[in-house]
Amino acid sequence: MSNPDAATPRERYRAQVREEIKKHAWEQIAAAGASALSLNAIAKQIGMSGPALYRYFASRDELITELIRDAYRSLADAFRARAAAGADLAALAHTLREWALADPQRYFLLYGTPVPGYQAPEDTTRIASQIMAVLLDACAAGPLPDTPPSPIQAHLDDHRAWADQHPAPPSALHRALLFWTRLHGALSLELAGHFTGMGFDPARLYAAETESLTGR
Amino acid sequence: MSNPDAATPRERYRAQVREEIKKHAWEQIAAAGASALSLNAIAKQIGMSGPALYRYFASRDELITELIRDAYRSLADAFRARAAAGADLAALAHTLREWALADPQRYFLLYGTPVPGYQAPEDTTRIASQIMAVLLDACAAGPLPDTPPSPIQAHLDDHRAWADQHPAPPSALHRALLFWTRLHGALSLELAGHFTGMGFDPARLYAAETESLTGR
DNA sequence: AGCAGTTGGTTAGAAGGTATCACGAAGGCG
DNA sequence: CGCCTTCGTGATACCTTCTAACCAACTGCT
Repeated sequence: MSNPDAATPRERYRAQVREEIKKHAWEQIAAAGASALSLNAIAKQIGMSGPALYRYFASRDELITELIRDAYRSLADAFRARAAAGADLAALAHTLREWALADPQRYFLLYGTPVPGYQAPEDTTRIASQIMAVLLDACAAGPLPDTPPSPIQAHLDDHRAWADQHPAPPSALHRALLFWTRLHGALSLELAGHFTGMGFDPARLYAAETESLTGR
Repeated sequence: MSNPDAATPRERYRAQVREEIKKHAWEQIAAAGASALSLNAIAKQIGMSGPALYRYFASRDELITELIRDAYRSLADAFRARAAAGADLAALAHTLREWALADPQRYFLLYGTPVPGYQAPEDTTRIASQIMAVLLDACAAGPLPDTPPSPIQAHLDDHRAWADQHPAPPSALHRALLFWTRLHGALSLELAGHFTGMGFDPARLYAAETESLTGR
């Protein structure tokens, strides 16, 4: 089931319309953010009347959830592709920034302000852990710095459930987490425009933080 | 003008109602985020009918802008109070986390997903630069590490307009920026719930990042 | 081939949101 | 005391999401 092209014409048409809906949804999100996404406006752009969209997505939330899923998949694919090409941590950091700059609102859809009630479906967290696996591979592969065993690394070694059985040493666990938090910190502030008017080049700050992870 | 209590009874009443509106607005934001803020619901809670609120705030956006202003002021006050008590960088880091955990949605109102069209009013950026000034003071006061002069520090030294005439050495500029981006990275991911279910303690990660700034 | 059932589309309408307008009531001030 | 500003109201226009009822068209089975 849900076979891409060998399905019935009906299912193919259905998938096609769903894709067109999502295409216009992404355009709206890129233009005005996810909170401004309007099913009515999408319907008008496609050329059908409002309620017709509910044949394809049960609700506005379900559409957004599907977009989140696609965004996670897109980022995971970008990471996997670069990792398969033998990329190191610095290359992954560059990949992350390129992916985020290509569509800032898509980045914020994953890592921006959460809606208090919203609970992410199980499969998105699964894709997120795939991204983490690629990251852990890269962290474990690179030359591990001979840092003294810090308390945080011991703590992470004690609570490595999130690493999903990955056999990375404690310092690699720590590095993967720092990759995430440090790059997200510099990147999200840049994308949110908090650096505009400050004069310096955000790319250089990002590069410096990347170097702080790869150990120069 | 806008004298707090010595004004006319009319102005006092007006200020009182505005405060009550903002109080309920904060409750709504803490409960469901800023995007779910409803002027109608606030009016109902206060006991007056919808359009009456427009006597106090010209629009929903103006109310939110006022809340952003208050949030910036609150954070700046917390920073200044701790700095006046002789706090170092680590204490400021702790202050930031406490302030954020007290009301995560308030933190996201300042540093969360931006609305593409929205332009922050001039005075909020001024308050933000006051926060940066306190941060630069603390960075310049602490013992500066004898790190080799890195390219990023030279770049920041060349573009120090954002430091607003502050006579901090390049390494302090760099440290202030890292304070911002690294702590925001760890904090925002924690507040957004991206660490839930991962097992480790976000406070320890935050503490470790704080140590990375203070140089242990 | 023809009939039945699923599916996709429509319009109408409920419920709730922002925001404007016109009007009446209440307060402050000369 | 009377005027005038201000406050709150209901009515209204125009959005939004989403449900219900209805109709057309396509699919598949006999």
